[in-house]
Amino acid sequence: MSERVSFRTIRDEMARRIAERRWLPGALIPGEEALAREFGAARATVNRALQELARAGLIERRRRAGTRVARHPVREARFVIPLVRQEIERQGKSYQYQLLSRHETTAPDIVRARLGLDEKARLLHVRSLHLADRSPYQFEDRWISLDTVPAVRDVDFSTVSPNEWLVEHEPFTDAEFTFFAAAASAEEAAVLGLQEGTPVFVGERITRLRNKSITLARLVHPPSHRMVTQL
Amino acid sequence: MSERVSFRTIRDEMARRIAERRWLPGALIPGEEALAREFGAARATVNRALQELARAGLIERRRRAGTRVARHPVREARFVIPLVRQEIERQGKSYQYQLLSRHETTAPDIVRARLGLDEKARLLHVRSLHLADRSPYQFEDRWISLDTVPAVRDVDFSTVSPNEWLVEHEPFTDAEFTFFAAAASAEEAAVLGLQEGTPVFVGERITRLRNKSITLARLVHPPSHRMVTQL
DNA sequence: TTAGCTTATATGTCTATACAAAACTTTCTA
DNA sequence: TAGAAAGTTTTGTATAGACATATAAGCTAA
Repeated sequence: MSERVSFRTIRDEMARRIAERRWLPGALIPGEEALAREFGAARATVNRALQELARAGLIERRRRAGTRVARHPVREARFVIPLVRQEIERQGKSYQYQLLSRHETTAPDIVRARLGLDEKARLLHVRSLHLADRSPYQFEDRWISLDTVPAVRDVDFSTVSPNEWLVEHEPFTDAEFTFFAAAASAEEAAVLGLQEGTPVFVGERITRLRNKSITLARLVHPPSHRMVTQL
Repeated sequence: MSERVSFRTIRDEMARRIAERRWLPGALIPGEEALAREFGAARATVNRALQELARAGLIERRRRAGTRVARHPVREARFVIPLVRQEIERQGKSYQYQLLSRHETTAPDIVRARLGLDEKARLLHVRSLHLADRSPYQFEDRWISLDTVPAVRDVDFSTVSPNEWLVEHEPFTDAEFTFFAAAASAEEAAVLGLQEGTPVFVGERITRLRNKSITLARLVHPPSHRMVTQL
């Protein structure tokens, strides 16, 4: 018969109706069956379009109750978390890496608590620096559990950063990211070439493989750093 | 016949194979047809599972070339961006709002540049404060384009924050978020009850309706603020 | 009045099938 | 032999139909 209709077309048309307030916040929109008839598509196609809008937070759907336009669109921002190297290279800058220190020890209480380890746990503490066009870009201060990742004992991290090595060799199932602003410690300031107390942008990352903690990383950026996303 | 298999089951099983390195990074995994046979499901079901894994960044798919395990899983973190009020209330704290100032003016160059407006453009400048349990939580410094949103001329923002009013009344199609660390300006410090120069966590948000700029907001949080996400 | 049960209904998902589109390979042609 | 054309393979998407599941709403009985 006529042209086939893509779920994208339907999705975008419905998004437009919401944006243009033809479908008002909180209002019930037609059921899948009705929309399918209106757009001349199969219900499965309309369903896919609706699911995408729901995932984007524009609508809320409940079985039997139907679909409504979200009152307060709880929109979500998506940030891509690539390797530091890729992040730098995508900005068209050259990437350099420096290992600052590498020690096997037990961890301070704060680290143990965050990783959920007991007192005797052995950890590898690696401090390193990532540079973009020769200027400090990120100071990586990382603790790696030797119980979970014994293989790191044999890695010297002089040429490959822990970041990169772990992504390449150590699978993980869960990760937790925290971002905040802090004042640069004496050490961080020295490494990044800043004054102590300068505001820095800190990303903290914990990764786990099932219940076992793999690593805790504190990633410190100079105040020029920006984390950006669209929509 | 036998039990029907859910795309979730298939998705999770494949994720496990990747996590356990049974499917190695960079390796080609079986085609949809083969997987469908293996899991005893329809190809469409396997396809859905694979698409989710691709969306999560675990695999990369190309027509004709097949599907491979991502070498450097470019994983993405998803942050929920709710209304400040909801954000505070979800922490079990009480929410208060204070309007600090509201002026109709032309905008400073920096603002005009970011919003892409010409020199004569009229803007509403609204400064307000969001509090959690009576202590300053977020300082909102916002510029709203009067050309795009003439209706705000009639809103006094004494009880409803610009944040909330705009979400409720002004649809948008595009938004851009930027997060960074900065030193508190004298004004920001005063409003948030901090020392000038204290590190603050800043979120900048620009929203547009098709090509027209709606608003630019600078949202300043005290250094205790954390932005967290899982996976 | 209320707690529990039933029913109707909208969304959620699976299947089988078909065709579309991208991208790699091979063959043909100038 | 370069380049275009045709073929092949794999993923992408649409469809009709069926059944699954959550849940709002009505009904029943204590």
